Amino acid sequence: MEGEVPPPPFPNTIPNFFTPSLPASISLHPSDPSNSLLHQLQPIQNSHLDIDWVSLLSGSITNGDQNPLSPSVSSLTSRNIGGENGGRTKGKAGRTKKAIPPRIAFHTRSAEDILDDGYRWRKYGQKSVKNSIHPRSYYRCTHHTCNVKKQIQRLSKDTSIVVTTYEGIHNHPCEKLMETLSPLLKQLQFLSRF
DNA sequence: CGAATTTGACCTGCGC
DNA sequence: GCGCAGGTCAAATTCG
Repeated sequence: MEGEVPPPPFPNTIPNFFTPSLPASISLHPSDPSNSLLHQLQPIQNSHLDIDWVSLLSGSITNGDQNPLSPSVSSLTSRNIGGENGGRTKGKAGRTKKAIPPRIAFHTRSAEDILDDGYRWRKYGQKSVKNSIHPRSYYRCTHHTCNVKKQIQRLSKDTSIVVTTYEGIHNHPCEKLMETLSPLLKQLQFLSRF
């Protein structure tokens, strides 16, 4: 359906275009070849994150490593998480292996499944996954030129924890951020004339 | 009435 | 090759 989008780079530290509320950059774990999302998330599962969004917004954090407020983050390169061809693309050509887009997963202790990250998302699917009583929800960024997806799932072991997995990088500014900033920018522009 | 969500069908990749 | 699991599509339905 969607055309070939050049895969974004996959550096060790990626800029945080995903959520304006997260640290400026997020350190990634090395790729894990194992398959299951939940399996991959095991290493960070016990970190019991209570994300303090206000603190994150105001603080300047360069790495997710040691900051107690920063969410645990892991890159995911599973065969089955995402996978641009997962759907019913019937094209038989293009069997070449696709580059795996950067994926970030983090745990959030929240009663809400959907965390407001400033972007607008449209749900395009929901699946029950093995070994989990909670279904996994699939969302796509509603911005027409943006190809970013995210998955949301609750941990079966600790239902208060929501696992959010982002895939891809937003190629547009955060709408809510712009909403908030635009009056300020206008004011600045006005003042700068003097 | 348009946008968003729901949900069953379909497709792909991997393990056995 | 087959079956399973995960991911996506798209028609139907719901919502604002």
